[in-house]
Amino acid sequence: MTRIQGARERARDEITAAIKDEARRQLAAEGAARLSLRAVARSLGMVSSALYRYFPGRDDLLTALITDSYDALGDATEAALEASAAQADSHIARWQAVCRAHRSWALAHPHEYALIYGSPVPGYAAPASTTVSATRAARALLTVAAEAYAAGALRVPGTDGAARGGPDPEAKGAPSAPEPVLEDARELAERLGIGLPAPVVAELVAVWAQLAGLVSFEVFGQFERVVAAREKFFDHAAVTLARNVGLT
Amino acid sequence: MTRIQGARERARDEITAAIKDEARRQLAAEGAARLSLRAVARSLGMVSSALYRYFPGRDDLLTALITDSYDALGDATEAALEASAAQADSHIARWQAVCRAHRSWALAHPHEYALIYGSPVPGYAAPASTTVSATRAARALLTVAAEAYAAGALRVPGTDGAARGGPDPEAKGAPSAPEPVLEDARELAERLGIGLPAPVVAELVAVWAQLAGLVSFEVFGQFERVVAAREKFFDHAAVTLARNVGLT
DNA sequence: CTCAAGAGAGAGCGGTGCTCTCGAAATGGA
DNA sequence: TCCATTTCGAGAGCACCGCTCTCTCTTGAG
Repeated sequence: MTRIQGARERARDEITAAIKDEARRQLAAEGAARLSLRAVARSLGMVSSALYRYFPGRDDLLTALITDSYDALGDATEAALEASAAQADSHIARWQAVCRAHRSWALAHPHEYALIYGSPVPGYAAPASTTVSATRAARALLTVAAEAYAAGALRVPGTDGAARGGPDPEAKGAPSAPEPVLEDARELAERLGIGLPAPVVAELVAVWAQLAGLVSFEVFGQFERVVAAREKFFDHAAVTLARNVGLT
Repeated sequence: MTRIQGARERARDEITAAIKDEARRQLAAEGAARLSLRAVARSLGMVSSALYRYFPGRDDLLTALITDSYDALGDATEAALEASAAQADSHIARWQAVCRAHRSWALAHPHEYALIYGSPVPGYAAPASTTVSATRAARALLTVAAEAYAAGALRVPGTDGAARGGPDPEAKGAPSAPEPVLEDARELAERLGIGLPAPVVAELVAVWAQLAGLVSFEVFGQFERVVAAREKFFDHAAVTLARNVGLT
């Protein structure tokens, strides 16, 4: 239910947005650690104390930026998900499209990406309110896997000769995760409402972290004198991850 | 060539070490962003300006801590490498031992881990002097792969029916990375003196980033309400990564 | 129209990184 | 041994930070 906003309320929303915009600008220019309330206020022609009418403190402003970043990344990946659905490629191609969207957004907004997947700010712990936004980007990958599963284009790990004793390198299906991990996966699948077998969910969680690792390394410059053909490198790795999940 | 140190020089080294120790303590307690030169000086009974005789600035102190952290992580993984060589398990078991060492060190020193694999400090770019220390931890994994390759226990990607046209899910060997990536891999292999085929090196780089992703997610709390059986989860993922490299 | 609530300005607190100057102490060559 | 040079710690000070408090002015609901 959306109340009618008075002029005052509208002004408040606009100023709040202006503060966040300016903060985002400083974030992109200087990084999170150098984000300064006073500088933001100065740029907006306010005095610093006035800013505290809108955000209780620096950390809260940062939290707002984090939530927004999660949502922006979620928007990007969901858009890629829908676009890839339209042009109806293979499931692996869809997976790749979502991965690419993730990477592209991160490269375009490195400091915001650092905000959500970099080292957490000092003593700061992300409030529970961010978790909903946080799962959106991951869910796009889950969706690809779920649709592939529904279409029979997903090989569940643990199927196909992984059960018989020792490690068998010739087995077609990848070995499944051990039971305690599967238990976590079941719990997670239920909580998120995912219609996917536990071994797949377990693999998806791991792959999710690995994808973030690939993107983080690139965004944070760890590939500086290591990989030059970054796009092709990433695409290849993304397909490998898709195979690990069981996509065909 | 180690010169004989006068009393003065020795004192300087001791004080430098004391500063770094205290800084590390504050780092562990508060995180990098809250690391304060003045607080370090205060704890050491100095005045803040005296500290500038030892480090040109806060960033330089941070750089010293980063280098030390790289070395500590390198020590941990190399120790695991040697220990696993002694008890002579399978190559995958060695791989897993090195991965475990990496994870254990990271969990034991989360803030130092954040220093090296988290978001880079504001405008700060790691000086070239850190790169030697930086590669040490990665090299332990390279060594495992190289020894497995020498022992014939490594299947090179691109071998075994990946060359024929379209993607073949039944193929035993994983598909190789595309040519530009292989070119990067060759260059890297030569620069680091690695006796490993380019497709394997390419896979190792990707897997290296993915391993960091797994560890980072755990250290930074991203698995908080997602994975409970973290150790088993990690072990399973590490083995999957080993398989991606081609280890058998 | 009244009056409480909201919003901005300003001063001020303790903290930060960093610079500069000054005096004391250690060092090493004459 | 003596003395010039270097090294070091201390202190004051600058500009900035997050944050609080108070005071004034404006707004809008009753």
